[in-house]
Amino acid sequence: MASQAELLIRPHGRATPARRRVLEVLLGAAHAMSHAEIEAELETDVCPDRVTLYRVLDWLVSKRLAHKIAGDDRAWRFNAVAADGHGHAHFHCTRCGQVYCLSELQPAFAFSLPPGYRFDSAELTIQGLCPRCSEAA
Amino acid sequence: MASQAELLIRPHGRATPARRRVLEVLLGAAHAMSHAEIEAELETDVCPDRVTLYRVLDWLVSKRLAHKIAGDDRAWRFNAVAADGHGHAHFHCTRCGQVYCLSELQPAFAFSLPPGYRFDSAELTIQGLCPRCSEAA
DNA sequence: AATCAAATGCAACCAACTTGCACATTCGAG
DNA sequence: CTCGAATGTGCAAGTTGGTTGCATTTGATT
Repeated sequence: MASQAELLIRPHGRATPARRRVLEVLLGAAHAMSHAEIEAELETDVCPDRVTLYRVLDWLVSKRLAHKIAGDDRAWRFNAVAADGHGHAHFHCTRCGQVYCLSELQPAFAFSLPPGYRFDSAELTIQGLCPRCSEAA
Repeated sequence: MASQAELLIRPHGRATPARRRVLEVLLGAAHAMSHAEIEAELETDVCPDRVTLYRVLDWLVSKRLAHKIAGDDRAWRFNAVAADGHGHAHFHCTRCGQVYCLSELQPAFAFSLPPGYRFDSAELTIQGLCPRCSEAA
């Protein structure tokens, strides 16, 4: 019985324990996770090494299974990519610093690039207060 | 005769040589500049110290005179803020890593946040190839 | 010109991330 | 099943970008 993570990984390369667990954690996360958060979530026996985690995450990103977003604390946050990848918006809470993935939100952009620029993808980041901080404020 | 930089700075605080020169450099830049690029642009007598530059940049950002954007090399890039600040789009070249400011581009977003989220501002980042890299590709 | 809050310069520090290399694992071929 | 080459992993040490604490200097108000 192969996990969802394994099914996602196999077409791209080896399904190692580290990759499986990391992707499982990301798939189950409600928000984008920092390296440290992911590390804390992992069992000690899987991936006892920070470096491996960095490499696993980079690999997932390179295979488009995860997204890498820059927070304002100069550390990366990661989240599993559900399906397509286009038009996917992020919400950054300016109070707690957390980044939430608004996968339901399919913003309608309308713009045209200046001549010479070649379009690949676009990402919308919305700043504000998350529900929890909005409550507390 | 006060420079444009000085006029922008004075309402917020002291117009020191470091602040003046840094803002001048940013105002004259065609794209978002990294700390190192700015440092290289400065005369050696103004701001001989990395730390001061960091502080000047943070100060400019805190006064909304500059923008701070995260590149994919975990270093910040800065650019002078022209006027308003809302709806201002960035173009990130995936080949050379440069970030260009598309100030003319006023994208029309249409979205509604899930309940509980409080909106403050939004930023659109477009990925692709810049004119120079597009040419070379 | 005197004053003092605000800014600077220095030196040390820190955390996030990378690199190089030896060792272990995966998984497909036989 | 088992063997082996390609692929990952683990460790130690290094690099980079950014920060902190504190003594000294400086801008602009009086």
